[in-house]
Amino acid sequence: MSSRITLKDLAKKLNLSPSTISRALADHHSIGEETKKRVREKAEEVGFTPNSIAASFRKKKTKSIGIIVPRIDVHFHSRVISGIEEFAYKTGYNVTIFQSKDSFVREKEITKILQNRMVEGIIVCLSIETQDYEHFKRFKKLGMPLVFYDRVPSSLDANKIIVNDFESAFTATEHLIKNNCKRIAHIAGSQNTDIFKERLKGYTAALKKHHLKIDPDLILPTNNLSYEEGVICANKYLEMESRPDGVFCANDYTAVSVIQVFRKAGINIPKDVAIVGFSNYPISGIIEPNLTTVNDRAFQMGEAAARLLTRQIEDEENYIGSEIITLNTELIVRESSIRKASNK
Amino acid sequence: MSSRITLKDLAKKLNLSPSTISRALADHHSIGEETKKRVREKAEEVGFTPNSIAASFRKKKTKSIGIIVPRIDVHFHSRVISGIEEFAYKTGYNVTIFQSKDSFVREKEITKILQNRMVEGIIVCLSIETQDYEHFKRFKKLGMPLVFYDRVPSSLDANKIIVNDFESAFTATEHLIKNNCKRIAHIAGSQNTDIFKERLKGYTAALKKHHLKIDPDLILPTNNLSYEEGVICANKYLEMESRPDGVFCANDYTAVSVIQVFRKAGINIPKDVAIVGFSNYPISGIIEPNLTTVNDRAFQMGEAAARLLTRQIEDEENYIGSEIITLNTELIVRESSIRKASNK
DNA sequence: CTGAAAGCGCTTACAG
DNA sequence: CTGAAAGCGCTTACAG
Repeated sequence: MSSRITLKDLAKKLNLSPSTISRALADHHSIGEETKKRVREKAEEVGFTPNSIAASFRKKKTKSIGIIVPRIDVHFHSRVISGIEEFAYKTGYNVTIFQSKDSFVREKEITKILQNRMVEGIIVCLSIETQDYEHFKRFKKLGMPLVFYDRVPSSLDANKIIVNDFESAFTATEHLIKNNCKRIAHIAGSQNTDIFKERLKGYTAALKKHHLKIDPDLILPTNNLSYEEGVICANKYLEMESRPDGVFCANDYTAVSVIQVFRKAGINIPKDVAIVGFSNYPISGIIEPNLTTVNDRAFQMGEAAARLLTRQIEDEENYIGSEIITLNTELIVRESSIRKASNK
Repeated sequence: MSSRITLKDLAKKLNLSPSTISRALADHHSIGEETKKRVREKAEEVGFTPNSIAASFRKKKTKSIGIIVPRIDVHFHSRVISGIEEFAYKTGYNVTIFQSKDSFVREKEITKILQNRMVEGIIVCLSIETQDYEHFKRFKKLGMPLVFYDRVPSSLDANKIIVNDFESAFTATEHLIKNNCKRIAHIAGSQNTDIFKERLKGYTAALKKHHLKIDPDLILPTNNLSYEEGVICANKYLEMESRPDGVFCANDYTAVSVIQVFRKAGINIPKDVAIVGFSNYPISGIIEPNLTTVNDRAFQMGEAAARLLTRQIEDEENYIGSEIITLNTELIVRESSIRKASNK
């Protein structure tokens, strides 16, 4: 019952050597077609399934990759994971997942577990607490391929998959300008994180290009861009003497808060104030008015990460690179930003 | 570089036998404290990390469990996975994920891969297409523990984690009745799936209990409870001569559609029509009015599945059970269903 | 086209 | 408290 049939057992039953069985099942060219057929049929008949752990051990290849994400149930990450799984599945890799829960300590614990050669490579989105990258440098020394995505280590030479945050923010802001906004506010993410710094920079650059005044009062930083923080920001804007006529939000949750708070205050979106978000969360297509937002290409990010990782795993020279892949986003224009009274 | 230090190498450096090293690192009671200390320090110094594949192979235990879900990026599943990962992490298991993409063929392919003893047990939510369970019966024969959750095989004796859908739907419907609804509609899920059958039954039973007429016209079935299908249902209700004054929706997406379509038609929620959803998706707390819904306990479901699975894996007698665990939900009452003119 | 033999890196029953 | 030895189930270089 619990002791299952082995390749050797199968060999005995067929009066062949284990070598031949192994080769036949691997469809090796040196084995005759009839033999292969006999072996396959017998294997099916007796219900033989190879012990992949033994094979992994012998070949020193587990065909499996690890993922460390802050939280699986954050929609962005689950989409990235889906992209990774899809690519991995097609190329014969398994995917083992760990969540750091945004804890630096737990992230380090996980990297310790992953040093044991269970996986051949790792894809990581850093925990929000992580400022020190020693635990990842060890992988480099060990020759373990590593790819970061989204929240990447700024000071570490490594493979990184990111989105062109600067350009995306620039385009989003310019879109508001083209829709006749003159006083454009920005709800920003944590300025400890590169991607949110870039979004802020893109916003500023667009204003500069179009000779609009940059008003520091209109730039409100948040810790984690939560819905609740969005509500607070929106109320601050409401209380201002000179309110903004456009808001570029660094994610969709805060954009939704702004829409709701403003509407409740009798402000028409987009007529009085135009809103643009970032991420293309499902809610952006449901909220009324529908939210103009930046498609963050999460699934493609996962695919790109998996592609880069497996390429490095399979690279003959065992070369551990530090490639940076920047994905282009697209602005999805919906109702929340279209102002009929457009200039030009 | 790529050939890493082994336990044997470490033994040589310390003039000890591999057996002793192995025991020392496993904190075996028969090894002296000084020896343990020496071994641990040397291991740290030379950067030895055990080859866990070799250990897995030797011990015939991989300490890893597999998950097959329709799609990782469906919020319900990502929350279940999060619960599984959390429990597994605490108990020293790894989690390997596969998505069936709701394809029967792909689900079968995945079960083939998982027969190779990579994982010690499997947690499954069936693909929507799956009607035949042969591929899972094989695991039973092989003595591989299996736990189903949410979409479970009705005709198969197996471990199952479900939610008390009947009672949840009953409570939700009764809540509408208590809020003075007399004509309560139901947007139902696919009647090929047990959980949606149960929700429909719970709805019907509540109406019966309170002597309300069951009007088949008010029960609208859908294929996958999508937002779009919800819009279609909502419009059908609008066109009726005698509109419903309450709607119990089998999930939150359709509930949100109804809210939006009705409001656009000038119907006040909850005054004219009260709405209840199912699942407690994030959007239920954001949509206006906030949606009353059933908390589906996804995270707890994942934890329960992982707990049951690991118990079976570690069960001495290798007993493969068929336990059914039913989790209780709770009704989260928000604005969308509170009618001031409530009868007692 | 097929086989004998070695060995991947651990763990553990057995012996002392 | 420590060690020698066997072996987990495969794969593959070598030989024929």
